[in-house]
Amino acid sequence: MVFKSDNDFQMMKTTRSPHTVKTVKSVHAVLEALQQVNHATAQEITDWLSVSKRDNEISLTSVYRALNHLVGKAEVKPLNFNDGQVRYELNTQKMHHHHFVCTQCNHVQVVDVCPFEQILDTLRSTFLIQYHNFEVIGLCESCQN
Amino acid sequence: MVFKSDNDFQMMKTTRSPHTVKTVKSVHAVLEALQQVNHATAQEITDWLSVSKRDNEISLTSVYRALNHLVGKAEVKPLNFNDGQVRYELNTQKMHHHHFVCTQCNHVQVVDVCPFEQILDTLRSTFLIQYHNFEVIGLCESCQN
DNA sequence: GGCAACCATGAAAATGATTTTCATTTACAG
DNA sequence: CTGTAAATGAAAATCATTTTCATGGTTGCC
Ligand SMILES: [Mn+2]
Ligand SMILES: [Mn+2]
Ligand SMILES: [Zn+2]
Ligand SMILES: [Zn+2]
Repeated sequence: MVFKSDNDFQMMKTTRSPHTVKTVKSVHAVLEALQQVNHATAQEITDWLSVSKRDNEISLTSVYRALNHLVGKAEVKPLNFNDGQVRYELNTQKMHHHHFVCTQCNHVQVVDVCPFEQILDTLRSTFLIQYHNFEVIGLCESCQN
Repeated sequence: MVFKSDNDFQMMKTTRSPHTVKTVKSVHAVLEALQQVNHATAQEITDWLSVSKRDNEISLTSVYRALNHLVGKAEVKPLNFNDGQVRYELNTQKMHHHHFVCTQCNHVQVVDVCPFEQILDTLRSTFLIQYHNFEVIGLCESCQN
C-alpha cells in the first residue's frame, strides 16, 4: 500500500514542539541503506542494515514503516519490476533515470537519460523489448482540492 | 510471477497434434472479460465473468493461470499502479497507451499518445505529478542467446 | 466403442509480501 | 523525576498469488 493520508505513519511531530523533530532511527537507517543498495526490497534493506551493523539494525517492520513514510514524502520512489515485490530507490532528482529489466536474468540496466525521445529506439539495438510500463502517479485535478 | 518458461502453463498443445489446439475455455473467457473491463485485477475479471454468466464462469485459479499464459504470449500486459495488486490489459498495439493514476481517488486517466515527447508537460497543467515509473521489460543482450 | 495419455479445471492449502496489533521501550516536556 | 506520546519489534493477520491434488473432459488410436 502506498499509504494514504489516514494512518499516515504517526506524523513524526504531532503535538510535540517543532524543534523536537529529529531524524527517527528507522528512517535514517533506511535512507542510509538506500544510498548503498539501490532498487532494494524491504527485506534487502533490512539485511543490509543487519550486516553493516552499527547502531542501525532495525526490524523488517520498521523498515516497511520508514519506507511508507518516505514514499509519502516523495523522498523515496517505489519501483515495480513485475517480480512480485516492491523495490525502492531514492527520489533525488539528480539521479533521475529509468530501468530496463531483463525478464530472464533480472539484470537491471539503468538509463540515465529521461527525455524519453528516442530511448526506445536506441534501446532496441541491444535489448529485446517485450513490453514497457509508463505510469505517472499523482493527483488528478479534482483531488488537488 | 510473470511466469518464466519452466512451468510454462502446460503448453496447451505438447504432444497432441497441432490442429488440436483450441481456445481453452479460461483463456477465451479472460480475453473476453478484458475487452469489457480494462485495467482489471484477476479478482475483478473473475467477478465480471460470474456476473455476465453464460458458459464462461471460471475459478479465480483458472483466471490466474490464463492471465499468466497470456502475459507469457504477450497478448496481455501486466500493469502496476502501486496499489498492491497486478492489473491487466490487452496488449493490442492499436490501443497502446499509458496511464495517469490518482493516488487519492484511484482514477485512471488514459493517455492515448505514446511518443512521450511533451506528455509530461501537457499533463502538468491539470495533474499534480508525484512521480512516474517507466520500466521497459524484455531480454538483455546476453539473454537473447 | 473402449482405452490410455494428456490436459483443463477448481477447491483447498501453501506461500510470500506487506500490514496490523499489541505490548514494551524510548524520548521529550514540564 | 513523571507523565504522555511516539517509536519499535514480535507475532499475528491480511491479502494477492501460486501450488498441490484430485477429478473429469478430450483426443487420438485400436
Ligand atoms: Mn534506479
Ligand atoms: Mn490502459
Ligand atoms: Zn538477461
Ligand atoms: Zn483524484
